[in-house]
Amino acid sequence: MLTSSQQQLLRVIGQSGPSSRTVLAASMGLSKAAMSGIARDLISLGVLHETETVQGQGRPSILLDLHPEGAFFVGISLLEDPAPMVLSDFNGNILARQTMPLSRDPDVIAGLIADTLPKLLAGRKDAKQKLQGIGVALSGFVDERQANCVQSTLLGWQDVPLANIIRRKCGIDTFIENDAKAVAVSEKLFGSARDVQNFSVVSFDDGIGCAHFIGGKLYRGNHGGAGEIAHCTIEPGGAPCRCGKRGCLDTVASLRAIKEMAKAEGLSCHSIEDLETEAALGNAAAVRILHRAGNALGLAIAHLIQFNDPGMILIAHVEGRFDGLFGTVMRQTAEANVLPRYAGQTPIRTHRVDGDVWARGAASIAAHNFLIGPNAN
Amino acid sequence: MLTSSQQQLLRVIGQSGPSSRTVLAASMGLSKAAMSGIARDLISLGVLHETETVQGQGRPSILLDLHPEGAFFVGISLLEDPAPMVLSDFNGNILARQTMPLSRDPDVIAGLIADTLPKLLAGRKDAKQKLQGIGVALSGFVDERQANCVQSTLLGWQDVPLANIIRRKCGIDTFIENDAKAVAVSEKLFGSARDVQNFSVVSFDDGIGCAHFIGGKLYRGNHGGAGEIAHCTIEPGGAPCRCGKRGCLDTVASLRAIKEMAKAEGLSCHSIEDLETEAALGNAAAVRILHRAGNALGLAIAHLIQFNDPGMILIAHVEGRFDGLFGTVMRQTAEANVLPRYAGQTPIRTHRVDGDVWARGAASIAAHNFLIGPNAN
DNA sequence: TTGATTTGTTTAATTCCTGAACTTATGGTC
DNA sequence: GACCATAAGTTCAGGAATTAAACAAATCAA
Repeated sequence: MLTSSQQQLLRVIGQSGPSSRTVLAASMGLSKAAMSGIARDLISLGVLHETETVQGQGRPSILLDLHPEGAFFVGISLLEDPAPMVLSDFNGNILARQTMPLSRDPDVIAGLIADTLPKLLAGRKDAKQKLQGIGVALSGFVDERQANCVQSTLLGWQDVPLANIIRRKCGIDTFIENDAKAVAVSEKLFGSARDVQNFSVVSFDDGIGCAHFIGGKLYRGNHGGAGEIAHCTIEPGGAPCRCGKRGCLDTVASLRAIKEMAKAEGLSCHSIEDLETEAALGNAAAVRILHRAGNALGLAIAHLIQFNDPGMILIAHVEGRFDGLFGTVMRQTAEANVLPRYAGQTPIRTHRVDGDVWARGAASIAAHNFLIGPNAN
Repeated sequence: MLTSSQQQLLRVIGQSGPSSRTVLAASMGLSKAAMSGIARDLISLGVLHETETVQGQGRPSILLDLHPEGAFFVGISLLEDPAPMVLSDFNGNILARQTMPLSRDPDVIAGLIADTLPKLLAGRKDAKQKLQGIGVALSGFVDERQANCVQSTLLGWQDVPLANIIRRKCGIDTFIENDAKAVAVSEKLFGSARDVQNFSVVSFDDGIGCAHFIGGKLYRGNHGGAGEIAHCTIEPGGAPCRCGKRGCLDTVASLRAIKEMAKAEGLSCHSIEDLETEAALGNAAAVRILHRAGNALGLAIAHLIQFNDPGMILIAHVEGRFDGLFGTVMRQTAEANVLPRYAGQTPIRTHRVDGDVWARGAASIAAHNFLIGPNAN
């Protein structure tokens, strides 16, 4: 376990990139002397290392950066079958991959992780000792200690203390998190939101997820439900949703909804790319579907901006494109529905992510707990 | 200036009410020894005092509480003319009132405050020495240091360093804040949100304001615009708004909008109370207006809950009632448009506030900076 | 070569906090 | 009423984190 100053230092370096001791001391409000000691400790722990020296006037400064090989983390996604399991370093680089069968039994999951772990670490003799944590991403609600799954429809769980079960079985610190929140953490630690204090990540997939970072910290809400924009009413009186109400964003703008609408219109599109092509060729039904979906997502994002004034909106999508009609309408609607004073002030970035998102997100939860400390403080 | 441990102690007492040293030590994660010293210092500063003793098994415990007379704060509202100016204690009790003419010239305002201050403090010889800060509430955007007014349409300001101007003139620490955010802070320090970490306050008046507390701290957003729900699009393609877009919540559900709609319908109602009475008597136009307004506000609140999952929504209103059609529709719409799993999980409280809200809110900004420290940290 | 300049380290002093022993004030029990 | 159990709060020595100030190191500029 690191001291709070050590964690603060790692956090600052993670946000601002490689910096000299003097700069770090200033930005943390500490003396050079204190900085010197903290840096020395972290370097001897193998977590930090000196990189290049920068020449200026006076003695050159030595930049300190996270040592990529300083700590390893394991991430497991319980969103897919088979469940991917990755080994990640400090920078979110994936060093090894394995898969394991998906189970709904927590004890079986813990057993499978314990069995697969040696394979994942194979060939790295320092890995086991430098493995600092396991992270698990799942669909559902997780408590603020990132230990218990309060409820998961997909896994059929209710108050399952998954983290402790895995911890006991594997002997390694374990944290679990909701899928969308894990992606947000990974964007904060490894991605393009490193230096942004307030932002929201929208994960666009079969369903729509969202998570907020506020004040540099993941905000989970009072019941762990912050960011559940999928079920905000975007078309009052609209189509019924699986959740029981009507007109949810999820019924109009999710990848699943778009595909279903295309199918219902008799279009033979299997992907949003096909639908965009059809729309570009003038197919009225395709245009209508994409327009409606883009409009809905844009309005939801406008509300997000208007309500929370984030520094950035990041849309992470595995499938789909945002450079066609759908994305254009989404952006236009978002801009048109925020205070004109704010229009264009909040960057909306889209980010096509690879199939490792969920597992990498899971690993980032473990990294977050090591670097920044437990989310609840 | 207090140490961070002292501030933490004041914060905890403010949230949990009078507590014994042992309880406080436990809830702050400190040893009894440390607590003893911190409490001793704050008592000798006159900020804390011992209240009743509680008998249990063993030695009775002595409850510590904020000493109401331990510190005074001045609050000024620049929302009304004449501008009210109040003297407040630690508990938000108003000890004295004055008014001063409203001006749009920052230097004139500072001069007026300096002139009125002695009258406000008259008859309290310890007040001047125990006066710990001045807070100013205004309509507009304020920077995160609560020092500069970035923009105010009402006052015609752009980047006005009001806090420093007043500080120089009066020699007392000064902080400024947006009106709705000031009300939220006052509910956190003095009101019913004391022990809630995450909540949103909606101020319902001629306009609609809103502010969020997240993680026990005021969240101002990246441009100071967090909580601006008045201009979220609630009726796409609806009536044009002063802000330049259409269908804003403000055009349908604000007190001003309701009155204007009533006037446009030829109703002779001068207050929402009259309108409620008309509606109860079966006046179709009155019913329609209240229904539409309640529906709009309810939907906005549903979005607030769905997006941010706060522990409480607090509606602070000077005029109006929430026990009639308007309030009922608002609550029903809010409940009907959140995930059924969450329906009823987020208390929506309404709170009729007196005419001192804004000035008291302003004073709470000063108190907040004394008790909890600057908002930016 | 010398001085200016800035980085980073060392050292002693200081602040804040902890653990352990202690004092204080009560209730309960014989 | 004497005595013990119990819990609150205090005192005090020691330890960890931090600072200020002096110092050493590494470069540039004249």
